[in-house]
Amino acid sequence: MSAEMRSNFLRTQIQDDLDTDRVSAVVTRFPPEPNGFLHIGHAKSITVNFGLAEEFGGQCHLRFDDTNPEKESQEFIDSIQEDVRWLGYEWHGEVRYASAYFEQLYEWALHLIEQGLAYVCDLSPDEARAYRGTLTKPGQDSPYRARSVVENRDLFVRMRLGEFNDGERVLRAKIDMASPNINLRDPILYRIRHADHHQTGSDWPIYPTYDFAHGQEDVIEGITHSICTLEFEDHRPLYDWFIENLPVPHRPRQIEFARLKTSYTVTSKRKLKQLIDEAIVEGWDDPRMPTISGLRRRGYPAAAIRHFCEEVGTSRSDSVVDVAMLESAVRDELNRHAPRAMCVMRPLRLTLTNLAEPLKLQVPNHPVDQSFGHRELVLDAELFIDEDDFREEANKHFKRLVIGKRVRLRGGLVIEAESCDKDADGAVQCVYAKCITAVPGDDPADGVKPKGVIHWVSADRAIPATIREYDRLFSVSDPGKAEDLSAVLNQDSLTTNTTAMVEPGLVTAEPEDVYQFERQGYFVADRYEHHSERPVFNMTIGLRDTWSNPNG
RNA sequence: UGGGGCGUCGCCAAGUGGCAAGGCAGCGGGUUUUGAUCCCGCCAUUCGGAGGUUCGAAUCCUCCCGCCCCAGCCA
Repeated sequence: MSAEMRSNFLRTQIQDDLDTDRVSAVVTRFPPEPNGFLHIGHAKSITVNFGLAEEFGGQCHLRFDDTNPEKESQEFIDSIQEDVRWLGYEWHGEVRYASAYFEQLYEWALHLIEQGLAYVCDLSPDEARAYRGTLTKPGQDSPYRARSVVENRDLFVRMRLGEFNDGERVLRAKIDMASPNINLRDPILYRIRHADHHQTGSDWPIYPTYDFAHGQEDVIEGITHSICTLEFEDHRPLYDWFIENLPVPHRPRQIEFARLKTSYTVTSKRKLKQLIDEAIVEGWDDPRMPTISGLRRRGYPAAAIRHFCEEVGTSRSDSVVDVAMLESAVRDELNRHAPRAMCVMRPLRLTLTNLAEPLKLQVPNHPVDQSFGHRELVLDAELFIDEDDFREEANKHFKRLVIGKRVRLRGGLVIEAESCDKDADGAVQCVYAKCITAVPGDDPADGVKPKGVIHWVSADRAIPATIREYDRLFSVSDPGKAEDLSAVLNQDSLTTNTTAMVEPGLVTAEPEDVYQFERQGYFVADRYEHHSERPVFNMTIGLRDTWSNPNG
């Protein structure tokens, strides 16, 4: 592990396991259930598990925890793999499936039955709940708890053969119905589900529960560190019970950490799905969604997401990270890696009254990094600038174009506004200005400096583009707590701009290319809808704006 | 009011008995052909609270307070 990495309890404990020879190599795993799209919270788990394996020279598996076929599908299996790879990770070996271990799990269940440590229970779900007791009251033994090994074995084998209906019986561990830890009150190991499984088809009418399967899956794969979230901490005694009572040669070490939450975000699958179902967003990968595919389509670089996950740290305390921290990581990454370009959002015609010839300009593609090279731009007498960049008059804080005042056209000449035309309503129709300098880069000979720099595009050469400007989906920082999601929605989370004009060079932009439109923000060519004939850019994130007085 | 966790700056988070890192946000200032970037400076005499142990405590002990998780045949 490199020295500049912040220490956290996970690294400390793994290092200790290595130092004390408790393990000789690190094997972790990212074990999603394929029942939805991955989101920013999963990204944290991915960076933790793959990151730890990488740091300690170990390996990380991708394993689908597919023990509940009714909620899972191939679509999610595909999207999850794509998202993990996009984030920059490659799992060790083949993709693994819990379902590939069903036979072994079944054998182990049989073993518990033989040992008198598991029994088939015929209680209905309601009855089972009543027998379970409450948080403060111990449970009662199931009347089926005393079944003989022979009977339990017979019943369980017949469960597998499909002789019983869904929900009719379950296999339970025989532990302690009075345990203060509810997870130990004879937890269910297998339930009957006559459902086709996306991997095993109709092979199984019974499926193991997560609690019975998960730890054993880790055992089978030789996982040394089973890293999971806090809510599984009190399941650990149960997992240990399985390990102690099953003929397994290996004992993974489970370590829990707090899941990542960010402000202004919801990640519960139910709520994400609600946003889709109510057409508040356009799908799992809508650029406003906190899904990996949504962030990707928004233009958030994988590296920024990785850095963010590292920067927020890993601890055991429930916390909500300010989403501004994610945005900061995105800006930091994009500032260094996005080429610059110009885009006029709300075009206002500007005529250069004294420009005789179109002027060829060599404009750097990055203000600092020379390796980005230059591009040629042509400055014509007829331009578009942004409406916001012109005022007939303004105070000295307005560092843009004002009649009688000067600005520099980005990469080009210094101009001075002379006059403007207005319509009957007083709205400015076009602006007339004269060039003060003749050579790009020159300062005015009279020493009167321009007030600022504004972006522009050539009126005849620029190409129209659709720009989608995004804002946060929610108006409150903790939408997850809202009783009604629709009540905390930001109604203006998407603004589609169809008047924008981008510089001609952008016809070569490929889907997912990100640019900084100077003075505005970062924009990504939409992964699916961008075409060179009809550019579509999504606003990734605006430039940081510390201008205190927007009214100049 | 059973069990398991967690409480260090507005938000994250190092620190594990020796004189409170860092990031984000914020606030000043400098540079600048992006009101961006970059650079400099400021930002916890104090670690949920109260006692105690100690030469010395965020770190150890005691009690208290607050928050989170668990009663799916979900994961």
